[in-house]
This record gives sequence, structure tokens and C-alpha cells, in this order.
Amino acid sequence: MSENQETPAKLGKTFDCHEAETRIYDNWEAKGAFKAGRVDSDPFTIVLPPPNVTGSLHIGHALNHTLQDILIRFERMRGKDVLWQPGMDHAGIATQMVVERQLDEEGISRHDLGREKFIERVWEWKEESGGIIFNQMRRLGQSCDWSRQRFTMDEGFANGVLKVFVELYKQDLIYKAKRLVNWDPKLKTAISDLEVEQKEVNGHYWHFKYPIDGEEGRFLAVATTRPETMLGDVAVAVHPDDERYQNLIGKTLTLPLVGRKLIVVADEHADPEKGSGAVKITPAHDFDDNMVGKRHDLEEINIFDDQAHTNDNVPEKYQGLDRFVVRKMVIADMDALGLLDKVEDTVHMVPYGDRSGVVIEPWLTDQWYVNAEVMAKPALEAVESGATKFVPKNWEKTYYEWMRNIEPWCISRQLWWGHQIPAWYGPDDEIFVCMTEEDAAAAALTHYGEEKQLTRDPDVLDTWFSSALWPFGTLGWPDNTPELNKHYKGDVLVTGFDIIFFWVARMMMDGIHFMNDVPFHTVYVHALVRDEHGAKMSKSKGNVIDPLELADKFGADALRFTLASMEAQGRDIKMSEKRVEGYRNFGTKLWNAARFCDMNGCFENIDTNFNPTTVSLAVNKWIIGEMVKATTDVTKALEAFRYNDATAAIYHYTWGTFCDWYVELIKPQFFGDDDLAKVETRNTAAWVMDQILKSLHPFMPFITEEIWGSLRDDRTTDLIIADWPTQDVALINDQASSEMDWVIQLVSDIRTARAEMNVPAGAKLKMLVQGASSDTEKVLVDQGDVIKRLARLENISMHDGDAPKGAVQVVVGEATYFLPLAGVIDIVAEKARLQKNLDKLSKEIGGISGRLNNEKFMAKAPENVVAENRKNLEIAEQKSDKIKEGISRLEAMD
RNA sequence: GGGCGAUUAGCUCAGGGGUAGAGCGCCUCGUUGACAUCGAGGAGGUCACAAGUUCAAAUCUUGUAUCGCCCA
Repeated sequence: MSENQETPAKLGKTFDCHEAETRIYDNWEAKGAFKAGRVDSDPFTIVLPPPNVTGSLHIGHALNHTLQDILIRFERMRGKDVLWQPGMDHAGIATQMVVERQLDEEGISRHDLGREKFIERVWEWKEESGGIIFNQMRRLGQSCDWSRQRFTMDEGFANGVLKVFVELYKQDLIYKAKRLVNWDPKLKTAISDLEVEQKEVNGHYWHFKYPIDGEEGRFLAVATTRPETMLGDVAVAVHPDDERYQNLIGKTLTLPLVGRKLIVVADEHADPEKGSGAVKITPAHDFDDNMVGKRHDLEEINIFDDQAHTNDNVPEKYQGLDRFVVRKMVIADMDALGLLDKVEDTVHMVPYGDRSGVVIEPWLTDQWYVNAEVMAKPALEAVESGATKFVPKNWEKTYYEWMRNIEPWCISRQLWWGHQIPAWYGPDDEIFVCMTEEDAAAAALTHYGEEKQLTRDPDVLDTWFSSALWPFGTLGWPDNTPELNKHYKGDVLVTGFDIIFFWVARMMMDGIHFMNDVPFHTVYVHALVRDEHGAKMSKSKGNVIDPLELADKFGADALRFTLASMEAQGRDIKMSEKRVEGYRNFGTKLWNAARFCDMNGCFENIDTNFNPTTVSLAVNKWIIGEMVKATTDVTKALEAFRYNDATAAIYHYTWGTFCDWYVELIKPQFFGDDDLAKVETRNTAAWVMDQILKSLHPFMPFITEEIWGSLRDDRTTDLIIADWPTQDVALINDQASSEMDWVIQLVSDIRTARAEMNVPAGAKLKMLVQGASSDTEKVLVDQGDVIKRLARLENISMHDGDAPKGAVQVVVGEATYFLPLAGVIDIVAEKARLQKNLDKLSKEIGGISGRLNNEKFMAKAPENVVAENRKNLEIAEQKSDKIKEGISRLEAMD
């Protein structure tokens, strides 16, 4: 018995993730392992897409953050000065809504409180309840530099936001204009196009008849899905080529209910195929109509107030009413006048506010805009030139499409929570855009020649306006800090495709404009996580998967590994608990392999100078070489953002190679008495275990750190900052590889034959070898113990004469291996088994020789392919011959 | 309507010119010493369809069908 039996195992039977995760995380943080600042190292920088201050962790975050943490841990181990910059944004609308809801419960409104007090309340709320997501991120092991955490409303950052505004204003890239905007009548603010969700709804086309002036009894029919807007009609458009209406162009109609004169204009917006071909024009309440209005210089009559109630621009009867009430009245009144021609059912698109859920009203207001078209140009060129690359590449197209058709960006919001626009107005509405009130006052003094009362613009900036400077604002800009110098530009932005427009495009614009360089060289666009049936997760569907629940159940490592292994480029992830369970099992497997090594003394009296190039045993050379291959695969995969390939490489090595084979192959040594071999193997196993822990650490940081710390007392660093493992190809030994591959092949084939012939698992068989080359004989001697152990053999002996009677036959390479089953062998079954193998081989041989007999193939296929086919044919034919011999032997026995 | 993508084993998905892969599930078996959150073995696929390019196509091209997503 091994002396290690008395040594208590350093590891328990399974990994207790609940106990370990917090302890390990706190230790990393306490030691400052996440902090940037390795002075002599190259930087590696990722900015965390700032989560919303109101948000909590959902599975999409878990994926997004895990992918970043994997890169961060990988590069940290590669010795880089890693900065993973965390923080969150203030989420203007969402946060204001949360606090307003609280006030609601107290029976007060924000107007009762006043702006200043309200903002105080928001800050209080933020201190108490904001940013819970960061604690949730800790649970998943995310190694952000928390000491550098930023918030978009922090003083320094806010200062940067105002500076961006002021600078862009000075450069005429920001301007104020009265335009139609997407107005949210519930939240009473403008919102951007991107915050509007177009939904298909069942509605109606109401066909109205508008009387033609001077032609008693003649009408022009128009159809609308929004009858209430007719109160703001100023014209009717017909297509210039529409022959039906040529004589009406330029004539007037009388708008029923209102009495206003409408002009008939010719405009291509009118679609002759649709309805009557005539379309009513309401320039103040429809984006298309607004364009028509601009082309024909039509009046814009605004009929709604800020909550979409009718104002006094409509007849008194309809004033002060909700838009949908007015709709019913208009329809009823038109009907009563006999001017409602007909009503059709239709399915059409209706805009909804993604926060409020109410129908968005196009509304004429004064707003601030960024001249996005100018800003987009260099941002577009940066991607075209390759200064920033999208991975996978096809997302570039989405980016191009949007950037090339970009609209002016409305950046003002009628909210209180956010960066108040640094614009002050004089009594005559002269605008002074400055960093501070003092500067504005000074500018006003110069302008007017005397002091004037100024009022500040009450509106705030769109949250994305501030997020746009995240990659440099978080590093201290506008101050020229060392961090800014070192970590701008950043390396990779990891994000979902849904915010390419919202955020990526805008960071590109601001980054290039203010820093003269792109904010990152790569944008990695990852998958969307769906439920196991492929449906998008949503609270209303009730199919959300809570990442923290999964982490509780299976451990954070299992969740992380699952997410990474399912992250294949260009495909969405269907999350299933089974997968997470499987990877939890993988962790347990690794844990037990480490225990096995430990129990066999691998971590006692370690040779700290162990040199993997000096091992002598084939099995050790082989496992070292395979390790190097696996690590190289992981490294290459991570460099190419191929997460699924990276996890597959380390998974298969760890489980399929190390646990399934190496551990079994070295048992004869651990249980034997060759002390030299034992020492070498212990050292090798310990070395390989370290390489596994390192390669696996970015994906499964907790369990690997725990094993790393538990096995040995001589660690000089935690695993999190250990060196990334070697990829030295010199450690790959082809001869050892083929020797061990052969052993594995032989053992597998014997096991298959035994199972197929129903040999009891416990039965130990004798094995006779016929026709083995001297090389094979040598390996059979060297590896005899292990082959006997793994194939359950009593002994192995060379055999020259006739085949033994009643034996199972296995062919590997040039030799045949007989397993005599003294009388119990079912000859018919064995024949069938061999025949099945032979059929497979014959098919293969047919395929290969068909190719080799094809002149065109021989003429055109590359040499190595031809050579490979020749070799494969030879191997297959050799094996086929042996099996044929085996079959005829059995036939002779009948 | 425009764009992007998918269609491979029962399920979930890799692969991307040179003889079809994984995990889960399923079936059979379980031998002393890491592990039943395990081990050994097995079954299961004309890679959606059709044409084309090629010595060679699951892979490249085009088209068709079905299904997603994004933008109008």
C-alpha cells in the first residue's frame, strides 16, 4: 500500500462553491489583484458597458461580463497592465421613473418637491439602492478594477459631459431647432428614434370625404388611421402623375368640422395604389406629412399639448380632450355629416415609447440636436479603414447602414435627472453656452454691455450623450491623466448587437472627435441569450433565467463555462440548465483528478526546478506534449475571440486526455516500486495540473484558484496573477505521441471486443500476440503493465504458431491479438463482429482506392493529400487482410 | 420591401473543400484504491432541397422552401 494512505487529502470530496466563492473573491480583492497599474507592462483595456443604475443582473449581463472577464484574466496572466473599467450610467428616464413612483406612493409629485429636492431624493435613492448589479457581478467572479468605478453623474465625469457639449456647440456641431420629435406624452419628454418601438397593431382605415370647393356635391376621399389628426390638416396630397386628380391640383377643399381651407398639392408622397390615392397632410403631427409640408411651404398647426390633449388650435368643442377621445368624436361627427365613407380593418405600425409603453406622438418642439451626419463621417471611415474592427465582421454592415443614413440626434430631454444643459438665455432669448453660470454671466455682460438676468435651459442631456465619452471620460478626461495616456485607446469593446447604434456608434464619434483616435481597436459583438426554446427572454413571458439562481445551484464557474462554451460567433445562445449541470460535473471531475494527484504524493517534496523537457517516460512526454497542444489551442482561440473553441480545447484535454487516460496510465507506477519513475511521474502530474489550472482559470476562476491554493504550500502568487502556461512546441514529442496513441488504440479495441462479445467485465483474459514487429514487441514490454491493467488482461505473450481455438481477435496495426475464451466463445457472434468491422473497412477501402484510381485526382490533388490517401489505404488493407484471416480461421473451426 | 442569419444525431449545438463531431438523452455492462456530479462499451446522421464550380462539396456559388432577428 502506498504511504500516502495516511496522508489526509488536502481537498474534500467535492468543491463547496458556496463557501469558497466569496472567500476567494474577497481575497483577490483584498490583495488588489484587480487593480490596474503594472508599471512596466503593456496595457490591456476594456471598458465595461455601464449598466443602468436601476438595473439588476440578467443573463445577458452574465454573458457580456463573463466574456470580458475571460479576456481580462487571460491578458492579466499574460502579464499585461490590465484595466477593466467598471461603472454605471444614470439612466435618466428609468431612474426618474423609479423615484417618481416612490413619491407617488407618498402621494406627492416631483413638482410638489421642486427640482432641487427631487434631485436630492434621486441621489439618496442611488446611494441606497443603485448599483446592486455590482455585487451580483462579484458573485460571478468578475475582476473589474472596482477602485476606479465611475458614475456618469460623478462630478468629474459630469464636467467632461458639459465640456463635450460646449465644445461641440462652439464647433456648430450642436444646435437648437424646432422640429418634430418623438414625444412621449406620459413622460412628457422627447425621446430618440432608438427608444421608439414600432409595433404592428390591428387598426382601421377611416375613409373621409372632404368637399371640393366650388363643386357642390363633389368630394375628395382620404383615408387615415388617426382621424383625430384631421383637426390639424392643412392640405391633401395627390401623386403628380395620378391622372384622376390632375384637375384638382391647386384647388381647395374645406376641412369638415373645422372649416379651414385645404390646398390640394402634388407630391410623390401620395401613393396612387393606396386607398383613393389622395392623402391628408398634417405637418405638425406626422413625420412624412412634415416633409410634404416643408416641400410645399405649408402651415404647421399643432393641435396637442404636452400630454397629447387637444389645445385651442381646434374648434372649441374638441378642446382639452385626450387624443383617443377626440378620435371617437371626430369619427362620430363625420359620420353624422355623412362624410364617413367607409371603415376598413388594417394592420399598421404604431410607435410606442419603450419606457412608458404609450403611443408616441410626433410633436413640434424646440430641442437640441447633434449634427450626427458630420460626426459620423470619421467614425464611418475608422471602420472602413480597419482602425476599428467588428468581430464577427458582418456587424460592420449594420454599423455602416446606420451611420450612412444617420439622422440628427436629438439630445435634450425634458427631465430633471441628468446633466442639465449648460445653456443660459438672456431676456431676448440670446443663448450663452458655457461651462458655468459665471462664464455665462460674463459672456452675457460682454454681449449686452450690462448685467442681465439669465435663465438656464431646464432640460437635461440624453443619457447616451454622456455614455458616449465613457472610454475617455472614465480615465479622467478632460484632464490629461497618466491613465488616459496609457489606457486610451482601449482594446476591445464587448457588447450585444442591440447597442451598436445606441452606444458604439456614439463612442466612435466622440472618441475620434475629442481624442483623435478610435476608442477601441475591436468591437466584439456577442450573442443574445434566449430561453431553451429560442424565445427572447422577457419578464412578461415569464421565461427569464436568473443567472444568480444558476450560480447558486451549480456554482459561478459552471455558469461561466457554460456561457463561454455556448458563445459561438454569429449564433444566439439557447440557455439550458442541463448544460450548466454538465459543466458543474466537469469542475468536480477536475477536483477529483487533483485529489488523486495529491493522494499519490504529487505535491509532496516538489522539485521546484522540474524541467518538462527532461522527462524520460513516454507517458510523461506524451501528456506534456498534449498539454502544450491544448494550451496553444486555448490561446489561439482566445486571441480570435473563439470562446467555444477555447472551452472545448481545455475541456477535452482535461477530461478526455488527462483524466480518462493519463491518470489511468500512471496508476501502475504509483502502485509499483520503481521510485525513479514514480518521482518523475509525480513531478509531471504536478506540472501538468498547474498548466490545466492556468489554462482553465479565465473560465473557471474559483475552483482553479481553490485547487491551486490548496495543493501546495510553496505558491509564490495566487493563480489569478500566475503566468499564462507555456506553448513551447519543443515539448511535443512525436514518438511518444504515437506510442501512447497506439497503446490507447489497443486498449480501446480490446475493450470494444470484450464488450461486444459479452466478456464479463471482471474476467481477466490471457492475450496472445501474433505477427508483431520488433518495435511493437518493445512497446508491449514497456507498456505491458498498463495494457494489462486497462484491458483487464492476465498476461501478454508472443504467439508464433496457429491461432488458438475459440479466441476473440483484435487487429491493431500489423499484429493480431487473440483473447482465448476457452470454449465459451460464441463463434457465430465473433464472426458477425469481425464481419461488421470488415464491412466498414471495405467501404473505406472502396472510397480511397476509387480516389487513387481516378486520374484526375492523381493529377490535380495536392501531394500531401495523395500521400495521406495512400497511407490510409495501406493501413486499411493491412487491417482488412488480418480480419479476413481471422474470419477464415473461425470458418475452419465450424 | 431592404439587410443579416439559421436549417448537421432524439434534443442543444460545433465544424466550414480531403473518410461526419461534442454535450445531453437513450441502450448494455460496472471490475480494489480520484470521481456514481463516475467508469467502460454501443446505437443513432443521403449535413433542408435543387442545380452549378471542383479531382474532391456538409463546407464554395446560385436558386427554392421553412424559420428567426434587425431596419423601413
